[in-house]
Amino acid sequence: MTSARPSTPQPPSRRIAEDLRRQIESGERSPGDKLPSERALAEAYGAARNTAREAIRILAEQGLVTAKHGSGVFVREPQRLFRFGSDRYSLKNRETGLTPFRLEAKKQGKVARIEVPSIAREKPPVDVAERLKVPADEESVVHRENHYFADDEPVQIVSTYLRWDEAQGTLLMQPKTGKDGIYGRLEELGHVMTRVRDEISARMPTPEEAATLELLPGVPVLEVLHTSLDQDGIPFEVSRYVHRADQTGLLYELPVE
Amino acid sequence: MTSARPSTPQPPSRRIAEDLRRQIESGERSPGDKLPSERALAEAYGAARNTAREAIRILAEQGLVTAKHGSGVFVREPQRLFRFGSDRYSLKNRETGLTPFRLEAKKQGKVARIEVPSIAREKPPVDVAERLKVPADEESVVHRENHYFADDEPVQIVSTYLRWDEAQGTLLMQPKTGKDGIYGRLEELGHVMTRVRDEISARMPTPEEAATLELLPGVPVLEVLHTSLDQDGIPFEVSRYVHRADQTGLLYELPVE
DNA sequence: TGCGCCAACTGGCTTGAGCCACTTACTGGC
DNA sequence: GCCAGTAAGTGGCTCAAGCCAGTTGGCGCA
Repeated sequence: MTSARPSTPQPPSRRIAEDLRRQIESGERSPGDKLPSERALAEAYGAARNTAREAIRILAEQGLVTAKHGSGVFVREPQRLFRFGSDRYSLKNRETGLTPFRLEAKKQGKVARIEVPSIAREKPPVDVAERLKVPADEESVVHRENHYFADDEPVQIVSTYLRWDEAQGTLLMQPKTGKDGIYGRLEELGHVMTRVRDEISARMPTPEEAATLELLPGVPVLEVLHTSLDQDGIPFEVSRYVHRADQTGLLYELPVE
Repeated sequence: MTSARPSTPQPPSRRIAEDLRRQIESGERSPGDKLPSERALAEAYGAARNTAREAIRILAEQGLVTAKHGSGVFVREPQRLFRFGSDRYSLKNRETGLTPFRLEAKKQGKVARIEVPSIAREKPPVDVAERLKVPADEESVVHRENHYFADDEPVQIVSTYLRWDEAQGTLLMQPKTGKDGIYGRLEELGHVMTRVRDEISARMPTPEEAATLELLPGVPVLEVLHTSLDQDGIPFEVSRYVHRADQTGLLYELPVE
């Protein structure tokens, strides 16, 4: 793809970045290793400190290194992925009495914690309104926001939207929703989850998301817009999952139809 | 989430970036609009050009703007997502005679083009070897690399791995694999696709991927590690899809088991 | 009219200097 | 033996200046 001879001479900052990248990928520098300081790098390459700094910025953007203020720049540890599977909706998980998140946390020997910062009646975002088939210009939904932590590290932000007319006055408006969680209550309302639709995309986080998830520069987020359909094909719940991509993966296992 | 009063005074570069971000999100600056030049921004905020430049870098990293050398900095257009569905493996799509990619391209009125840069016997990467259940230290697989384009814009890179002992001497070693593609040939070898496992993650692209996909800074990639299982639960094909996340989404629709 | 050149403007990248905030390790006093 | 204070080293961020390279549009020549 690139030309036979590297005809275009790379600018110094990129050359330094590529040197370091090669060293990291070849294992010459291992995860956790400290890189030379910006000042040392600059001197070694006969460049200005800003140029060395720019090289490190490039690597950080690629997710290869992390700078720790006052301490140094370190090769990033490969993260064990927390997997969220298509079976998170599975009925058989009900039997464990654990929510899918707690189950996955337990599998990895971590302590799960879930915060519910807000539950409120709201106007839905347009993409949610479309999928839940409610008007976008009225306060037609209940919005439940949840933050999930594993060993006190934030892992995902989940916004769940339910029809206001159904949720009104029920446990769905409370932080504790009772046995089997919201899906238990929704079943009592006549909605048995039969099919799900997950729309997946990836993007860079907003500043708010970066703060909430304590994301380092160069870490994207995975966004899943989830729709639950009941036995009649009626959408009764829409959720937006925002996962940190450095610690999270998704797993879908499905039959070919 | 943030403190009541913004006690920590943001550095100038961030302040400029946040100003611009707010203007973009409020619609004050629309997609396609040109931002003030670095020099103009610097003067307007009483800062050095480098500082204005840093602000723009921050926005670019968030995927909000794109710089065009010699021309200006522009608010990025929201991209229509090219959706790859779980039905890409579906048998019913066979009837159209089109591959899933060509089908999706046609839906969006774009011209699909597929390149096959290489087909070679290789040692598999460890993650592929694990899933295909072949040794990682031998040349046990055939690696087919494909590049997909829509209207000549690169959209995804796909690496397909097949067992060498099965593919050897068949059409699977050729660029043109005949009717119904590789899955047609694999069926003749006794593998009917019955279940699929897709492992999804997101990350920043490597420099090579950024070059091949013509990615702008601040655009992550979606990686799908796909495994096909046959009627006996035997994995017979593993593919790694690398999608550009600014134009691509994934759609999984599945029954709850 | 049409085309080619060129000036002005844009971002890309570097330099070298300086100040600040945070971390770490050592050192001296209690 | 402990602990507080400090000095040295680190990244975070800015400044002011300069050169380069790509783009654009207008001006003037043929």
